[in-house]
Amino acid sequence: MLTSRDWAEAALDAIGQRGVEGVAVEPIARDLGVTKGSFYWHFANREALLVAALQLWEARETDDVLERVRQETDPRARIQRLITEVNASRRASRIHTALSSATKPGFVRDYVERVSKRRLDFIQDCYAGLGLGAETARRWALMTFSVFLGALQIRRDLPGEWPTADEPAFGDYVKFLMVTLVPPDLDGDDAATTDAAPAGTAARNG
Amino acid sequence: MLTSRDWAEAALDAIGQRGVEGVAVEPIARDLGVTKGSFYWHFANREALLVAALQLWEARETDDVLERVRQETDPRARIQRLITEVNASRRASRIHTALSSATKPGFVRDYVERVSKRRLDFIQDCYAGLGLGAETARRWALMTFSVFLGALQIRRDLPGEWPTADEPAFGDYVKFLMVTLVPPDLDGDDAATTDAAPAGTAARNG
DNA sequence: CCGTGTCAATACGGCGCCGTATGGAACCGC
DNA sequence: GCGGTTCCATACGGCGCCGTATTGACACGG
Repeated sequence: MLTSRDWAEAALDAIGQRGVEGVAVEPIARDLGVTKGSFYWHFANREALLVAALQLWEARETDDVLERVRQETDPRARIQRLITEVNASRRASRIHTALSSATKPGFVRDYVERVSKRRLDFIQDCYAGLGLGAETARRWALMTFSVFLGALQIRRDLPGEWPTADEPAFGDYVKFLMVTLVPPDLDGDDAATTDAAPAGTAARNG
Repeated sequence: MLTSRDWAEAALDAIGQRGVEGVAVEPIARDLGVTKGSFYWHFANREALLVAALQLWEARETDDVLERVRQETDPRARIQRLITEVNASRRASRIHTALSSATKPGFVRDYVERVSKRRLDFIQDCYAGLGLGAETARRWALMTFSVFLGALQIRRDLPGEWPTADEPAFGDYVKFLMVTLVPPDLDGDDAATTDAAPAGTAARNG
């Protein structure tokens, strides 16, 4: 007795392990211990399964994560929370790299592009919360997002180089990322970095 | 009259356009205007074609690039040269992202891992040239390498966000990268960032 | 002319996958 | 019991690809 959600979950696993092209109906059916007959009851075709998997992915790795980060109100703490949240799951890393390198079905690319835009905009908002202007915030957001994406790949290609949340060196790395990925104190006289009227200058915390 | 090099070149194109799994003998043969009969004269099988393509890729995108960057002797100028070199080709970006997300043949993953290690070590040497200790240089190298890898993906997923070498905004971005990806002046009294050259950097294994 | 080497076309068997069609077992209300 | 619904199994045709013959066209030196 499977539900369509079970299939979507299995498809997401398959994406992480074998890539988007590795999402094949019959192998997944074997993994689930059933046959294709079950699949074509729940889904119209393979493409529908991919769409369901993508929706699951966006809900978990974007909606939920951003919601958790948003609960942090202090701008600096929010960025730090973002960095740690995003470096947590190893499974999510594999899925992300697999998705963002998909080529075959056009709608997968569109989907990834839309989600990436959402994430980048959110990071930009985080930096804007520090008092940066839109342009400068966008630059920093691109930097931070790039480091995130690059870290995913490094964790995959060079395991051991980039620490994960369960390793002791992880705290040091987050600190290192914070000092390089967060612009130095804006409250000082070095306010030339803000390219627009700073609505409210964020106070620094500890 | 084709040479095995022509096939390898076409395979590299196929990797950039359709991914590693998209390297299929018969479609490439159609692209080249011949049939499989030609292919199996030059190569034993599909795997041999992939190996040839990977060798071509390493020679062009690692050996040659690192050689050009090495000609820059000044440490800061060398890092800047590295950043600009590496952000030049759009084709190379697509190939890299496709390769670094391959899953199917194990030897492709091994190959990418080895090349990634070469690149990362080179970047670390660049930072060591600034006077940084091994540990600190490794951290900065991981940052810079991550930004490079992330930029590849952003150029692909969010075209227009990250400028390419032919756009006018490219110069500004390189400058921005330089100030954030190069530690502040070490010649000053703030030499605490150097980790004082420990005897062996055995902390990091292979 | 003949033999040999080079490069490519054609034909074939096989495999893994997609999607459809059909059947069947379990459960439901009645 | 009986039709209906739900969920899955089985069987089939088709496609795209791999790899292996086998044959052919075109050079070249003898």
